[in-house]
Amino acid sequence: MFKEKGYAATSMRGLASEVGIEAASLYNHIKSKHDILQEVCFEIAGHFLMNLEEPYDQNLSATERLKIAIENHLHVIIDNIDAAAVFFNEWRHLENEQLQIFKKMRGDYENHFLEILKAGQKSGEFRKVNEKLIALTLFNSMNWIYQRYQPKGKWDSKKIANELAELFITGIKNKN
Amino acid sequence: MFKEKGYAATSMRGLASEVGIEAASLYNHIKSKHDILQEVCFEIAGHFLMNLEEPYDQNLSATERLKIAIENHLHVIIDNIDAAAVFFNEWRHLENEQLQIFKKMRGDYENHFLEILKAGQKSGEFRKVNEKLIALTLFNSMNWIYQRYQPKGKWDSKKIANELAELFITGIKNKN
DNA sequence: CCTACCGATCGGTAGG
DNA sequence: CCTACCGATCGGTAGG
Repeated sequence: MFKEKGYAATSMRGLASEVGIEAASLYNHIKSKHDILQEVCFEIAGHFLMNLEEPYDQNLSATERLKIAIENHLHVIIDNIDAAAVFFNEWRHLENEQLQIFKKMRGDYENHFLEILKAGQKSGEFRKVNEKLIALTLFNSMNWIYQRYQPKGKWDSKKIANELAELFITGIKNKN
Repeated sequence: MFKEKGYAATSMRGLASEVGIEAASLYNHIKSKHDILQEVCFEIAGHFLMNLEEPYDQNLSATERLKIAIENHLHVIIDNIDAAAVFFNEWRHLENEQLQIFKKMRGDYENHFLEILKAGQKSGEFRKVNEKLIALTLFNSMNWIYQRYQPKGKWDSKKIANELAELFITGIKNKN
C-alpha cells in the first residue's frame, strides 16, 4: 500500500483492513506508522550496504568491479521489489535522525560507484568523465526497474544486469 | 511543498500560510487541491510533448535525433525544476481520467525514444539492444537530475546534456 | 484481538 | 480576502 498510494496517503485503518483486523489491533505488532516505514527503508538499505562490505578480489579490474556492483544492485531491487519501491519513493517521510542516517547511507553507497569510476580512469580502462555526474546517472538508471519489472514477465534479472552493464561499460570505456 | 513533503502530506492550510493567507482564501484561486496537482503535472507533460511535435529534419541520423531528444528532455526538467519533481513523484495521486491521460502521454513519450533506438538499429548506427529496456533506462537515467541540479551550482545544463548523450550514444554505437 | 473513544487535523463551504 | 464552521478521517490509546 505504501508503494501504490504512498506513505502519507495510506491509513492505519487501510492497512488493518488489508490484513483483516481492526486498526487498533495493529499496535500489538508495531509501535507506530512511522515504525513500519523505518523498518522497510532500513531493511533495504541493509541489503544494499551488504554488497559493499563483501571484500573484493584485489586483482579485479574496475570494469569487472563495476559489472558486479550493477548486478548486485539490480538483484537487491528485483528480490525486494515492493520494499524497494517504498525505499526509493517514501524515504523522505523518515524523520530527524532516521532521515540523517538514511542520507548518510545513501551517500556512502553512491561513493562506491564513484570510487570504481575513479579507479577505472586511473587505470586507463575508462575515459575521462565527470565522475560524479556519471556515478549518479548510473545509480539512478537502475532504480526505476521496480516500476516495470514483472516477476513472471519476459525480462530476466540476469539479462537486465548484463544489458545495463554493457551499456554503461561500453559508454565509458576508453576507445582502443 | 508538494516537492518537499509530497502531495498527500501537504495541507491546504500549509500552502495558504506559505502564501500568507487563510486556507479558505485559496479557493478563490483554485478549485481544489487536486486541481493544483493536475495543473502542475499537465503543464510539465505539455512541455515534454512539445518536444515531440517539432518536425525534425528527415536527413538527421538517429544518433543526432537521440542527442536532440536528450538535450530537450533535460532542458524541460532543468527549466522547471520544482514542477518536474512534482511531475515525477506525485503523478500517482492523479485520479481517474486524469491518471489515464497521464499514463498515455508518458507512454507516447517513451515511445519516441523507442522509435529512435529502432531507427538507429535499422540504419546500423546502433548495435542490437533490447530496445524497450534501453529506452526506459535512458528515459529514467535523466529523470533524477532535478534532485541534484542546483541552478547556481557548478553543473551547466548543456554540459550535462552533452555528457549524458555521449555516455548513451557511445554505449549503443556499433563498434567499428 | 476487539469496542469505544480521544484530540487533532483534513479538504472544503457558507456567508459576508 | 476573512471568520466560522461542516462532516470525515487521521494516528493512536484505554481497557478488556
